[in-house]
Amino acid sequence: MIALVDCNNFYASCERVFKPSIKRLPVVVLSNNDGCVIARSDEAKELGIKMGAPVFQIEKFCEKHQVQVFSSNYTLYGSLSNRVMKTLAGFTPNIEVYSIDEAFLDMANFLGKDLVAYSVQIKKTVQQHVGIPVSIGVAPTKTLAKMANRFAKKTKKQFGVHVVQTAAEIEELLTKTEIGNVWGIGAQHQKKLLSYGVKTAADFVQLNEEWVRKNLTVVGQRMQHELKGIPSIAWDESPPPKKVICTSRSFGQLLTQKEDIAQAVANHANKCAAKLRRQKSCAAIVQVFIHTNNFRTQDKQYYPSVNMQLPVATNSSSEIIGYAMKGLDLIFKAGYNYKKAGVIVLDIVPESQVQFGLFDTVDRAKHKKIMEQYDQINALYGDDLVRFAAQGFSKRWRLKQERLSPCYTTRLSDVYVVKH
DNA sequence: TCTGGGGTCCTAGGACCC
DNA sequence: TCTGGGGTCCTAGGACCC
Repeated sequence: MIALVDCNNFYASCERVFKPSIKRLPVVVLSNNDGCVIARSDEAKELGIKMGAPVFQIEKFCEKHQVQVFSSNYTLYGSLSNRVMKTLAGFTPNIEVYSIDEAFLDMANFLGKDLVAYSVQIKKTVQQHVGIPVSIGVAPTKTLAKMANRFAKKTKKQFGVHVVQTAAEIEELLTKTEIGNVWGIGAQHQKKLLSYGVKTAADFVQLNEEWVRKNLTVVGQRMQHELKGIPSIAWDESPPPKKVICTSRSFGQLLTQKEDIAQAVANHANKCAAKLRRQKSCAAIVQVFIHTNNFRTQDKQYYPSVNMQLPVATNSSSEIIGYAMKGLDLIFKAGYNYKKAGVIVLDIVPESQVQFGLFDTVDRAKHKKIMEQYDQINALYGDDLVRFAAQGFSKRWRLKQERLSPCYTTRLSDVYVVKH
């Protein structure tokens, strides 16, 4: 049996942990640049605020209904996520952290136990230790556990815990789950399946396997097995190193000057290099892209990108920034209103397996030492203390974050002081 | 004025090889 | 009329996830 533990309205719940005064008020969290809604508390959902709603459309409405609006604070969410995962890890030796707010727990060791009672205990412990409410679904496969979790959230029976074990319980879950709510069925597949009269997960299970394979590829076939109770999705306790790493942002305002965009690209390139070093990998291709804003139909549009092939794979910030700058030179054209820039590093290999070049002119040992020092200093004093010249100091490309909450758990000056 | 960001997996189709 | 047949590798694009 597998449990899926999912934090309820995670970002919104995080904002509440250190601000109990908003416990019963509607809360929403915005995307980068305060663009649109990406998380809502139950109260905000009940008010009818939609996921992805653009801020400018709901601003007045929020004011009227006392909706508490926050810019996203990923430092805070990441820190609270770590605490939740640590707490969960105390319950089972086998845990797969699936995303910032979800984890699969292997319950094989607890089959003799009352799984409902055990799940309730997990839920209560997380609430007590971290202050984040979670829902728990337990079932024989990951896909069924996902569905059970949805059920737990929706019905609110048994403190947000739902266990599905017997054939009859599975059948009930399948019948009550609409096809579009099955994990792995998105809008496109939903539309297609509905046109064939497949309305629920139970209908989907009945479909001919060959047909599923032809129309939904092997991914669909795997889903069908999972729904039948046959585990078909691998268990990944330590996530494999990433094959592609991307850092991109929309600018806080439209930009036309190459110098401003170059600073943004340099910062993104630096972030990519740091992510590579964290997973002990190097990349051999640096891709740079810039975008105009396609919502502005009155503007000329331009979406160029370029791949820079490196002679030797690297994770040195200065090298990756250098190639990214050259890439930007190749694609930048004056006369456009740019909205976004990004850097992607690909062709990633483990640090230990880098193929060295015969005519390599870079002092790699030196680069490595510099980057180690750099990472250490920035880990101690914050990400921006030591900087590369190309990163610059322009504020123009920076995110709009007008409603940012404090970093209660990670920045010393933001930690609460308890008076006594 | 204003619409997120970062990933994965799979397949089709082109280039190229013998 | 009719134009080999199999491979492999790579890339772009679609679909999905949170």
